[in-house]
Amino acid sequence: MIKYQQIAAEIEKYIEENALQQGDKLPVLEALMAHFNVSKSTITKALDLLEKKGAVFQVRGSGIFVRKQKRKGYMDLLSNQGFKKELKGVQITLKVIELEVKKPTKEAAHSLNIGLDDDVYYVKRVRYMNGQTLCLEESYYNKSVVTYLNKEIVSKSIFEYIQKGLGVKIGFSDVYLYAGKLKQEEAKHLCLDSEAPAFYVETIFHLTNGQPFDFSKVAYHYEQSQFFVQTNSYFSKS
Amino acid sequence: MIKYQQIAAEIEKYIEENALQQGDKLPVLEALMAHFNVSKSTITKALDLLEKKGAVFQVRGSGIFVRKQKRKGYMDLLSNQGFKKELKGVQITLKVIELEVKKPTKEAAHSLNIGLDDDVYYVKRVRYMNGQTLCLEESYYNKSVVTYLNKEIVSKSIFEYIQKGLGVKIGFSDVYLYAGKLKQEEAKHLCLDSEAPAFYVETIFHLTNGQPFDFSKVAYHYEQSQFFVQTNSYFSKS
DNA sequence: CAGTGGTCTAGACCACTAT
DNA sequence: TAGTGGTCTAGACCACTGG
Repeated sequence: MIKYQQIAAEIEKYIEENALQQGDKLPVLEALMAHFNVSKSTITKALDLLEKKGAVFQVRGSGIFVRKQKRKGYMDLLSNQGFKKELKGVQITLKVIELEVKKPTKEAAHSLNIGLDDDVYYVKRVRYMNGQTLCLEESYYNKSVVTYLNKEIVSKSIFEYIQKGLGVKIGFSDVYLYAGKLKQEEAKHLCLDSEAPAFYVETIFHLTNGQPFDFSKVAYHYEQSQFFVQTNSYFSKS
Repeated sequence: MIKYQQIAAEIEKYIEENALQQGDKLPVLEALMAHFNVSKSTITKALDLLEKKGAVFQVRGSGIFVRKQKRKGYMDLLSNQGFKKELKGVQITLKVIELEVKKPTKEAAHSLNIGLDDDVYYVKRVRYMNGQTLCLEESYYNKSVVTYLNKEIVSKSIFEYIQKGLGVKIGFSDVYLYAGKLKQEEAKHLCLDSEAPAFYVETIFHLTNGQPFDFSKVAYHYEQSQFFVQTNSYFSKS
């Protein structure tokens, strides 16, 4: 891991270990430069990363402060690469409903930038949170990128396998969100009535080189789904 | 506007005017440095800003490429500061239902970091998109920050007034998302049945110095609400 | 006005991609 | 291995906050 990421990680650890709260002040830049023995830009880069992640905010002329969202039990929409980030003390389990190589739907083909005749891995799974149904997920993986999947892999974290097992490097993703009424088939898997509200999340995952490789559509149980995002103003420093 | 923001804006304009598509290559760093006559880090800073905004992605060893999400008609969750970003050809109008100074609810007080006896401006509005009901919004503004509001201001963009009229500088915000069933009162305003699905967005807006000044809760008509977010991997460059 | 963060430079060197 | 982006430095100077 490179310097500025290392420093960012250490600052985060420092915040965690000292249980700092929103608004608590961190040491000034000069102190951080001295402590880590690096130049100003490196510290700045580390802090920019933390700011992007929503861990701190910087105020010119004043200082560097800890940022923490107020609510517990919400899933971070942006800590992607795998969908569920461990919430403390929450047990996530998986049931695989379907796994097969097939031709993509029109929507999937379009999202993945492939032809209707190209192969995809289709995976359908239900996720449980502490035994409760949490969501139903359908994913389409471009088979020319994700060359192999089996039932065992798919029972665990697909993304971990893709990255570590296949050496695929994940870049960015486009996320689409909306609410709607559950379809009968979905309702069955989520143990809800048809027509019940659902929180839908569709995501197109891309490699670092921009190629889309995974299109997934997730219907969340409306009573279990709470998300948060931390935003920064793009032009706040102007 | 400072240099790197100016450059970012020009590059964005260039992408727009030449109608570049996802994956199209931009000039290499050296060319950009020469063209804008600035140092490498300044160009890099501009590109990092654009990357954060989801307008480009950079690939080491390869180049700088345009990034564009595929779907039209979705609202960007993160282009905040005012909620509705103009979607092309879409007319957004407003109806003010309530505007008064009062004491905050417990939830609002907690979100705004104030006491139950402090004053807030409470604003309740319905938004229409092309005449269709879009959402019902309730906002609580810390009165010691947003010192004055009236019916006329509230009929237009409150955020524009806050920034330009009051000189308040907006920093970051925490956004909470979930789906649920509409309450009767909400359903009435949205012209939907009670129990219909709703997409809820609650946001705590902060000043640049970290002080929360606006807590707002918005219920979106589920047939009109489609959002997107573009994410970047925090550690993709490692 | 002292303290603190932000911008910008010029240049050395590193790491990844594509051919 | 040539081409291209990423990291890091040392230092000058700028801009905002808060007493």
